[in-house]
Amino acid sequence: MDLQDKLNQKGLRLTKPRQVVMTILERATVPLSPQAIHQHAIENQADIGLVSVYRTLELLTTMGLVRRVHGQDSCEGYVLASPGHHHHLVCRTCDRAVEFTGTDNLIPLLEQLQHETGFTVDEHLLQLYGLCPDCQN
Amino acid sequence: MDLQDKLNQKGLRLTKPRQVVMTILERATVPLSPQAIHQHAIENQADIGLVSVYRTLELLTTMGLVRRVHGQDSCEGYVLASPGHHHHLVCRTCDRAVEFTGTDNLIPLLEQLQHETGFTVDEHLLQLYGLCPDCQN
DNA sequence: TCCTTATTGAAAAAGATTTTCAATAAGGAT
DNA sequence: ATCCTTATTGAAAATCTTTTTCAATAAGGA
Ligand SMILES: [Mn+2]
Ligand SMILES: [Mn+2]
Ligand SMILES: [Zn+2]
Ligand SMILES: [Zn+2]
Repeated sequence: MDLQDKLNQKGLRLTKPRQVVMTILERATVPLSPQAIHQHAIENQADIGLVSVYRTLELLTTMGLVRRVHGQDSCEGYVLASPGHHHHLVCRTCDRAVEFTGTDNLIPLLEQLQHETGFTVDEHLLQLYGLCPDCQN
Repeated sequence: MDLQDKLNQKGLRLTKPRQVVMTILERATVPLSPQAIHQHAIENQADIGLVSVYRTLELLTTMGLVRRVHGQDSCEGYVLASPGHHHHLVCRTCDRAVEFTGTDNLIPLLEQLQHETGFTVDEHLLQLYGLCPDCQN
C-alpha cells in the first residue's frame, strides 16, 4: 500500500507538497529541519510553502512515516521511519543517521524500574551518538 | 566543592540569577522551560531577567550541572543533573521526572552496532516515558 | 466533467531565542 | 574596608521559528 492509498483511506489527499517532502526525506542521509526541507524543495524547482512543510511533517509523523530525531543539544530534525520499532545512531560530526532495530536489551531495565519506582513504562526514546566511519580520521 | 568554587575556578562569578536558577531547579520535580523558570523566579520575589535564565541554563548545561530533557514531541525543559551516568523516566501525564542510574544493559547492543555499522558509539540519549503511580488511575 | 471539501500559500500574529550595549556588581588585589 | 578590573546583568531591539487566518486552489469521488 503506497502513500496515495494510505492517505485516501483516511479521506486525505496526495498533494504536491506531501510528495515533495516525502521524496526529500527518502533521499536524505541526515535529519532535516523544516527549513532545510523547504530549501531542498526550492533547489529542486518544487515551489511549495514552508507552512506546508510544517503541516506535512506533523501529518507524516502522526502517520508514523516520519520520526523526529533529537540532537544532543538542540532538536535536530526529521527522518524517514521504517515501520516497526527502531532507533537512530547519529554521527556527531556529519549528522549522518542510521536506523537500527529495537532490541529487547532494555526489557530487564524496564522491569526493574517499574518495580522500583511504581511507574508504568510504555515508551522510550533511545538515540546513540558517535562517529561514522568517514568521520573517524 | 560548591557552585561558588566551581565558578570562581574558571574566572566566573556567582551571581543572583545563577543562584536563583539553581535553587529553582533543585526544588523542581518536573523539567522546566526557561519561561517556567523565569516565572518561578518572579513568584519568589527574585527579580531576574529572562535573558539571564537562558544564559545561565547554557552555562550550567556545559558545566554538566543541568541536563536538557526531551519530550516525546517537543523539547521539554531542564532538570538538575546528578553527577555521573543518569537517565530520566518521565510521566506522560504530570511530567514528573525521576532520574535513574545508567546501567550496562546497553553495552551488548553498542558493541554489536559498532561492529555492524563501523560507527564508534560514545554517547547516548535514553529516556523512558510512562505513568507515575499517582497518574495511573 | 462536476462538486465537495481538504489543502495550499501569502501574510500576519504569536512565540521563542539571540544580540547589543550601557549600567551594575563580583571578587581579587591593595 | 576600599579600589579596580571586567564578568555579568537586563531592557530593548533584532532575529528566528512556529502557528493562525482566510481566500484561492486542486484532489478525487460521483
Ligand atoms: Mn529534543
Ligand atoms: Mn527500543
Ligand atoms: Zn560522520
Ligand atoms: Zn504523573
